[in-house]
Amino acid sequence: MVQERNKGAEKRERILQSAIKVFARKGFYNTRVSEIARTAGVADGTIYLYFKNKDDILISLFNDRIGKLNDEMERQLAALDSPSEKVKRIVSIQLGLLRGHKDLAEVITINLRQSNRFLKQYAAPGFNRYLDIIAAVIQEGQQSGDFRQDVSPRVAACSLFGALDGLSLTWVLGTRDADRLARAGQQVSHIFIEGLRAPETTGT
Amino acid sequence: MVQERNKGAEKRERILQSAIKVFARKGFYNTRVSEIARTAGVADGTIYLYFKNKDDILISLFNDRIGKLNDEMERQLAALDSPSEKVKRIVSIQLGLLRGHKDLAEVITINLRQSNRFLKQYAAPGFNRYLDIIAAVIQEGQQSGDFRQDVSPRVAACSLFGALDGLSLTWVLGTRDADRLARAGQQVSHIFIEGLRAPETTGT
DNA sequence: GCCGACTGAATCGGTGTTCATTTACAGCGC
DNA sequence: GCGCTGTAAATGAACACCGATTCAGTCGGC
Repeated sequence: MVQERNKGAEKRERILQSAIKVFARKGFYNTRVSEIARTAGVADGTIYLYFKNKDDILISLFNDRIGKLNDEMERQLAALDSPSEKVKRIVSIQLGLLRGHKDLAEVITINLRQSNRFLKQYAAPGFNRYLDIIAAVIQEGQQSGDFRQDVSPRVAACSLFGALDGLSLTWVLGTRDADRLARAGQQVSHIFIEGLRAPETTGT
Repeated sequence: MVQERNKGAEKRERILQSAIKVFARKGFYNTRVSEIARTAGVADGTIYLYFKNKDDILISLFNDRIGKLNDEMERQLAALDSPSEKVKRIVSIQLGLLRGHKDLAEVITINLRQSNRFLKQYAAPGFNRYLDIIAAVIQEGQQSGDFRQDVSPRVAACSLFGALDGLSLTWVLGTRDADRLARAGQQVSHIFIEGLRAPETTGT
């Protein structure tokens, strides 16, 4: 019974893993269900015991993984104090995805944007939570006096996310040199931390 | 003869316009060629007199429009002197796309990323030129002493592009309030200009 | 009446999904 | 142990649909 449930979960996971791998290489619409099945070592029909349809694979994939990423992000940020350190950590986690989970990062960076409707309907909640986590860090920095107040935390969050996404995109399309990516991360952290820093209240 | 060529170009343009409109609403893969044809007021077959196939529509679309955007960007930047002003202009042009060419901006922001292969093969040249233009501005700022030297112009360019892309994405998915977008633009300019500013060489 | 542009219904290949059948296996009586 | 059996999981060939593309025919200007 319990073992069966485990086995079921394990198979579902194997299908998701395979989907990530194939989507990353071919893109969602150029991937056939039969190829995911083959990669996962199951029959075509088996996919439909675990997912409602092909769309559901992408949606489950995203929700599952972005949820874990958000949890991990919150956990790590909670252990840090300074807003600047937190910004650095956000940068390293988002770019770190490309190291540790290259295929997943590619799917999120490239293939997730399929259509307006898809994004709005399915990806928005997880994406918004991600942005909220970043925005909370910015706001915290503003309250502590580290960051300037005349920037909307939400705008800063979208920008930071976007900047990292842009770097990921060009990295995926280009050299894929890990060191280079790490250096880029430091520079982006720098730009944002300096760009957000509250002006020194000299005199008056 | 000439008129025919004009008429031909005009029809091609009408098809592109229609494609932009429909792609923006439904996404590339959920758009059927017959719908582009209907929107353009031509027969299905006519599309194939002007484009090799459906992919070719998206590719032509992107190359044509990104080319014009790059040209316009270069033209406007050439008329400005200070690197900070140039950064502000880059921001306002990229976000301005959403005002003036909402559908096009949506297609570029959301639907262009279809697959790794597609991006690498067809979109990369135009995209790289865009990044090069931004990177040149950063580099110029570094040479004039306005911007710090320890940030790679390319990294800064990817980040700035990405930040604006991220804002566009959330704006498209969310409120779509023009004023809010304009304010966001000012804030991003601010973050990047301050974040890139060379430290004052106090003393020593 | 010739030529090129245009039309749009028919074609045809491809693929997501289904479902009749098979397999795996746990429980059970002997 | 050992067959028996009921059930759930898995299979994969067949189906049904769909939409990109084609092309034989029409149109319109010269």
